[in-house]
Amino acid sequence: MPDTHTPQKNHLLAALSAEVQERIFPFLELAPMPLGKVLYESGAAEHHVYFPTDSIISLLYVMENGASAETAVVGDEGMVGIALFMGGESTTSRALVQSAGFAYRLPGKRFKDEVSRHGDLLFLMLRYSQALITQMAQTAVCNRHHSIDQQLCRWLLLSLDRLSVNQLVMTQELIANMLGVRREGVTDAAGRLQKEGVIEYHRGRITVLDRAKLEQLSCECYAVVKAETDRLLPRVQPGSVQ
Amino acid sequence: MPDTHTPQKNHLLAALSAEVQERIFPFLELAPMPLGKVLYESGAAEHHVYFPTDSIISLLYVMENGASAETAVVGDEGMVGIALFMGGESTTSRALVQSAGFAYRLPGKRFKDEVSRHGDLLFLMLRYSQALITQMAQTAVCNRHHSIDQQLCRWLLLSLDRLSVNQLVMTQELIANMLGVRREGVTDAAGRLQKEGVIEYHRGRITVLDRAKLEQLSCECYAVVKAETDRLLPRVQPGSVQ
DNA sequence: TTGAGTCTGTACGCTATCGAACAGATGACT
DNA sequence: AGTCATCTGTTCGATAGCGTACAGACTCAA
Repeated sequence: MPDTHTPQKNHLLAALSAEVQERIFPFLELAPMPLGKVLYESGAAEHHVYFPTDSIISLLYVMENGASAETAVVGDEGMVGIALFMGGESTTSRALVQSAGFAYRLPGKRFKDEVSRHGDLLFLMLRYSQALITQMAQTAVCNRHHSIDQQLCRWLLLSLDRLSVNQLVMTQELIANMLGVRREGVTDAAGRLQKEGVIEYHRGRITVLDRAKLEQLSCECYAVVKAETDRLLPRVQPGSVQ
Repeated sequence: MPDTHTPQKNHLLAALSAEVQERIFPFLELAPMPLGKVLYESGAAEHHVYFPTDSIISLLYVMENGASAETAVVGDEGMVGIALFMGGESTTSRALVQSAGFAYRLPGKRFKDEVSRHGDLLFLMLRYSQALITQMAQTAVCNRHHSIDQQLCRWLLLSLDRLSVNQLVMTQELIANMLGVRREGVTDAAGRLQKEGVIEYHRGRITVLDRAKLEQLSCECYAVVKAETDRLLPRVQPGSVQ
């Protein structure tokens, strides 16, 4: 229901000053984000930037043999397409819709123009970029040191934070692709969580029943990323960049 | 031998326009980088930025239990301290000297002033940041999918690219800390490489004998990071930002 | 209602890596 | 020359995750 969408649902857009909002908002286009849609392909020039509202976008790297691993996830707290203002125009990642919903998109050229015109906008983008960097670094650490069980908890929490409901539409196969593990590994881990009463799994629908337990079972990586994101991008009064 | 050091040995400093060089270089201080020195600690404010010449700096995350994993490595192609212009002032990583040498350092405040004054400088920093992001993302992928053998090859190549000689001063214990694996795992992998005649290991000194073979045995991750870094930061005529 | 397709659960052997313990080799220092 | 700390090599059992295979359960559409 696009009617209920407003640009302010995206935290970055909401944080912009009235002046920047006035210049940018007229060019925003509300775009549906169906599950599985590919926004960017590795190495391809990015023509738009995307500000998710209720959708979740995965940044993942696809190896030569087709296996993949998620390096970061983007929801209403962020944006997809930082390569545009970073100057690289493309990245080695694929951006994939992980949870269906909507996002506002803006032509890349206009975005770049506005970034170079407004210091505020640039500084906000930079802080967000740092939060994204933290997430990638932590993903690397997590991939090295933590069990699938812990990583599943982390991943569920990251997704949950970007949704307004406690239910995810997501098959175990897809989660496995994100985490870069086998589907069976996810089945095992999810089975254990279900037995503990933390989640309820039902054919592509996960309902989180006990978020506190989930945080407790997760590795430290979730908390580190959350704390750093909150530090770098505190929720501000809509319409100001604080 | 600091006499032979010039700021231009760092590629980023070399790429700056004459104007920016004139403003910045007087404030650069050549600082020794002894093995094991900690430049930044996780969460602590960063007071200087560092431009390595012949030293190599590891960015690594240290977990609550003390185990660690490297997320990126910085040499003469880059700088340490991007959080300063990103606006976060600190990061969740520790910056540690991985290979002794020198670096030019600049007070953080001055760096920030110059970045805000010169668009060129900012754009260069942004492109470098994107290269760093690529490296972190690829580290995450590599940690998930590749064997210790492959990762050791990748790591040796990344180090080699940042040194002017084909010898690294580095114990297996330290490499293990960087890769986030056991020391014995590194011993095994290095033993195999030695048997193949690719490297020669001798009490904290690794000599690379056959770089081509090393590249062949490495996973794709090294090539991906190298290609993207070269794309984002092509070697330019010293003194221009192209 | 029935069948096809999709999703989840389970089993099995295999391998890489871990954790712990220890032995030998080397180089630095006295 | 002898001592000691450090570095490297090796072993052993334990285990997490992989690859493969397949069965049952659910959904949707014909």
